[in-house]
Amino acid sequence: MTELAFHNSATRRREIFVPIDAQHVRLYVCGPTVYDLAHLGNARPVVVFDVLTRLLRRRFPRVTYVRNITDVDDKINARSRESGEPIGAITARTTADFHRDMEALGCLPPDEEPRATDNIAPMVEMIEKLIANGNAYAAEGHVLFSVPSYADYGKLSGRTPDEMLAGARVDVAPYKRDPGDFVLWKPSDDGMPGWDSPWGRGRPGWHIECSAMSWRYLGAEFDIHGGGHDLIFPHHENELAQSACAFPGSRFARYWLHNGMLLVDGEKMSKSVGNFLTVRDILGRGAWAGEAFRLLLLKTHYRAAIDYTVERLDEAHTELDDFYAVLARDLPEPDADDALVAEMAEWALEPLHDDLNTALAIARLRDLRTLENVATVGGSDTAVLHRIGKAWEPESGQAAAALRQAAAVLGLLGSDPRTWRQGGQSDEVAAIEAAIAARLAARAAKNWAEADRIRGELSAQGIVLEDTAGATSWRRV
RNA sequence: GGCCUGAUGGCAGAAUGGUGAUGCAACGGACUGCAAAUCCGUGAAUGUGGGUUCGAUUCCCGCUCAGGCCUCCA
Repeated sequence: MTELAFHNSATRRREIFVPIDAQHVRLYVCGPTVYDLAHLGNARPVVVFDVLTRLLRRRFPRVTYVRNITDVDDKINARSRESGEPIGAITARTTADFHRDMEALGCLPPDEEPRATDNIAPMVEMIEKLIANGNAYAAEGHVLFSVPSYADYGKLSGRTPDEMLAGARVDVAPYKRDPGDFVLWKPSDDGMPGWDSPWGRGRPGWHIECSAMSWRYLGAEFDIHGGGHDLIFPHHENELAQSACAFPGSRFARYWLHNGMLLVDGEKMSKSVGNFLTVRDILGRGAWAGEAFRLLLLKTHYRAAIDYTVERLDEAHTELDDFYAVLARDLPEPDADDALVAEMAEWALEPLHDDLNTALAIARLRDLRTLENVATVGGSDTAVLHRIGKAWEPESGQAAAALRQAAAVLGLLGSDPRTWRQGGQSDEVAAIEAAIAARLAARAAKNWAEADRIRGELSAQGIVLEDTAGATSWRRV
């Protein structure tokens, strides 16, 4: 089997993927802070690591995918103060919205989705270990991680503490021993969520939750840690420092994978800048929008930046129409163990093994689409076969089956093709089909004027007809 | 200011030390009663200046431009 390789952010190199336990691959991805609807940029890592997980699942006997929910955070507190809505209501509602949106993007739920507030105990336990190991100290109700106590600090993000200070113009809290020290635990006043701890009533810092939850669900050392590129510093650097120091000798995550940013007008989409579009916003464009956005994301390599435009969303929509046109045909269904189907699907997916090259995999999906069109509609496949260097002779239905199988690993083309093309069930269907039958009769009588009149009438309703030998199908535009 | 990425046809976007995929758009042809769908084909690209090499878009250095991080961030 093709070997798997990923670009490891920690080493900045492509590395062959060798899991710690070949029977059980474990990965952790940073999930959302639930204070507001997910925007398009938030969706990218979810889609990217959904594909990664699907790929891993077909290659390894067991995969555990953990993605947290951050439900204790000062942004949540602030939102509650502004709106008056209780914190628990905000986090519950936003979590449900997140689930709904990600499902609409074709993402499967992770195996574990721990909430920070359910994991305060392991956080406290880790902080105690860090204090005991001499890597953290309590001061004025806070507990801080001592950056100078960890010699490798900065290695992940490729910077030295000195460099970071050079450009930083942040006020340093007086209780910090070193300007780079960061908070593990901070005090909460009565109006804020808080938990009793050895250092008084308080709440966790941001980074410790991921360290604690990955430890609890995956162990001190696991295979893959994913997240947005902007999390490398400080979040992942700090996570790594905490975990490596709490569990001396452990490497924490073996492979760090970071997705590139989603831009709009050439600038990172972000809530603080305010240039964001929510997933909900684009889902409102139509039933097709979730999958189209997913395709848009996967057409670009996960590490590259994507500049979002509505034109690109429409382009992805057009492409999906073409794919579904193939799948909507009544095609012979190959046997489940059809060797050519398996070979074609495997060929299409092969690029995923090279650092998740979804763009190339999708290009191969298009080749399978062409092969199916040739096999069923007619034409010549010599050009495409020559280009891809294959001597396949697919029969009607085989390339479509391979297309469906391969696309499933990308989380694409899973909708019912007829529903995709014709919209949900509607009471117009009978009338449309009656009109089509009338037109077929007119055509049989060579009454072209009448046939064209009927077609024009349907066209005015947004119905496009496609004539094939002996039959006419329709779709909405 | 420091550190890091990146720059490929009109747009999007792969790949590669030796004649640069694919998609969208455009144009032409086949098919069709005409269309649509489909197939075939055409035009069109490696930011810039050096270096290494028989050969560089690919490797190295400078420059320009863009983006990211250094502060909450996916």
